[in-house]
Amino acid sequence: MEPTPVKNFLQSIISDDLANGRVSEVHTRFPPEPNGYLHVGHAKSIHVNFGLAEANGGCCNLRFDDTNPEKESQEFIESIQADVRWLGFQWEGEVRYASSYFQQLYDWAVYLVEQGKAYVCDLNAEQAREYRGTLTEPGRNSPHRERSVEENLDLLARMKAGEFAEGEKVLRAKIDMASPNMNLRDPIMYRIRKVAHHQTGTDWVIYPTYDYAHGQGDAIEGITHSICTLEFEDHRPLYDWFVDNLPVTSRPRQYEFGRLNLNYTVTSKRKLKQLVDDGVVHGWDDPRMPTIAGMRRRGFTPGSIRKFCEMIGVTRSDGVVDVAMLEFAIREDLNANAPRAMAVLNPLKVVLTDYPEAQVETLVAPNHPSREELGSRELPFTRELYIDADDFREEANKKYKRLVLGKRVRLRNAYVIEADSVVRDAAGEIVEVHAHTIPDTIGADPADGVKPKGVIQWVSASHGRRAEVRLYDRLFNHEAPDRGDADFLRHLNPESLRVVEQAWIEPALAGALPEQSFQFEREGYFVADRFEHSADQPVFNRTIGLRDTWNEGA
RNA sequence: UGGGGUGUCGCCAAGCGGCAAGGCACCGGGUUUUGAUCCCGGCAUUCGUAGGUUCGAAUCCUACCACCCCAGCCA
Repeated sequence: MEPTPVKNFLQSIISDDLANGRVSEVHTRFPPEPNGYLHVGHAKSIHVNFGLAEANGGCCNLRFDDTNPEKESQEFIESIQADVRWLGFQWEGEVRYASSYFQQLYDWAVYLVEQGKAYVCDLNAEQAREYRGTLTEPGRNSPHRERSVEENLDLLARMKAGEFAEGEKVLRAKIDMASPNMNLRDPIMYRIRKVAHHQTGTDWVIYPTYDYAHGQGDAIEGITHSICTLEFEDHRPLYDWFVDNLPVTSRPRQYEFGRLNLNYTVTSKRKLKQLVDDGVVHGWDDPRMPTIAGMRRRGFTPGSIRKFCEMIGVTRSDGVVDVAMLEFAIREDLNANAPRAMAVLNPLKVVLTDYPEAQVETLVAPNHPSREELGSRELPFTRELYIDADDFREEANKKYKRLVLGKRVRLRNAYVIEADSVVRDAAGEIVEVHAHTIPDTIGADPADGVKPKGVIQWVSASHGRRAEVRLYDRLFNHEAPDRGDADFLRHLNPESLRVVEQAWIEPALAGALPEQSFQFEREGYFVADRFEHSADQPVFNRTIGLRDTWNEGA
């Protein structure tokens, strides 16, 4: 795995820090809260944190920022680890938990109280809001701000002991209620929550806030560069305040970068959860979800996601990346690596009237047009086969390069055929095309010099296999589905999933393993479903269609 | 109207006083048993706007404008 050669502003900072001795090694961390599945935005953060560590010979921790037990669960802890590993990253040592530091954090809180820098406040949530002031008006000091150290110590101990009800008291840092930075108006360090924690059980009834826990967690782990997204920029003075006022043994620095926004996509955990809870999709790993698990099931590869992250770069400006870039990254990967195969999604029977009924020729087709080392597979050729209904017309203009009555077409990896007549059902619909083969056209052009105009895929009617094929498309048909406050669900693409129950696939495809990717020639890239595919009942998901520059009509 | 940020091609993004990289998308042309891939070519006299400094500015200064974030006992 080659280190990222890309240079961004974070790398510049790190290079400087290394050069001037501020740090002797690089230690980053990826700190998700286990309250949902990781999505493509997290992939960027993972790529930044692990990538920077890797590129500078350092390491990166995986730390669960589990300070709010109400929203978190073990399910998410497991899925997150699986996703990070799948992306190909390895964290330093064991998985870390902010909750492992609860005792240390508490001791430090006592320390701040002793220093007169923290106090217990009895204001309820509503009162606290009033005292906090507004963006343009300063706040007012809490009436409890000047409690004695002894009283604060006693109250804090009793908070910890469970003597007070939720919301009755909080521990606040004593900073500046008039600060223009709202985060510095005596921010809350501890709140009472009488709920069990997924890691610490019922050991605690008070839980530290993100602001109080994060920087200290970084310091405990020896994190040198604590990288987060732009919205935390205003928190940096607070981050620094805690680290500077506590006897921590290392001094981490926080840096912020712009979070990833993708058009035609929502990446807010709340909205993703809603899609799952409302049953709009079939779970966090639905192939239409921008979650890592969903993308994996859709057929994205770790390499394509990493490539995408490299393409978009890391800056402090917040833009909206075109989802076409993501699509490019996966096409590029799959074009280079996915074996080719043939499948017919909308079958139309073709009978080769000159081809003996009992005859079966075993043709050999290369698995990749330019990578011989990917081998080849056998392709049974028979009198009856299926082609895609879109690949036949009774008549067409010169631009149409497929099968036309009275004209020729190349069957991919097989013969050139010529269409002679059609068979219709009672309703007048074409149900069969009768054609004949042009002799000696395997690997050769017709001897009479009349070359076919195009090439189409096919599957033997007698030797082909049936498969379910799920055609996925973007979940939203609006560029910015969550812009504004209106319900983002109204922008759902009604055709984000189309299931083809009975597609025909060439026999070799039945041996596909779950998560194996293929290019179904002329159709797109497909992956055998991670959970529901089997040799008996093959299921393929369309990852992404082939680039299509054909303008019919033009 | 407080504080913190960001503004370079439709999108992402280099550039850090010497005369606008690259990628995506798009548009031409060539090769091709995938209308794919691949290959070649095109695509910002201009860097949010207006002034100023300078021989010279996207890069420095000033003012203005636009957009994003902050008033959770969420992260």
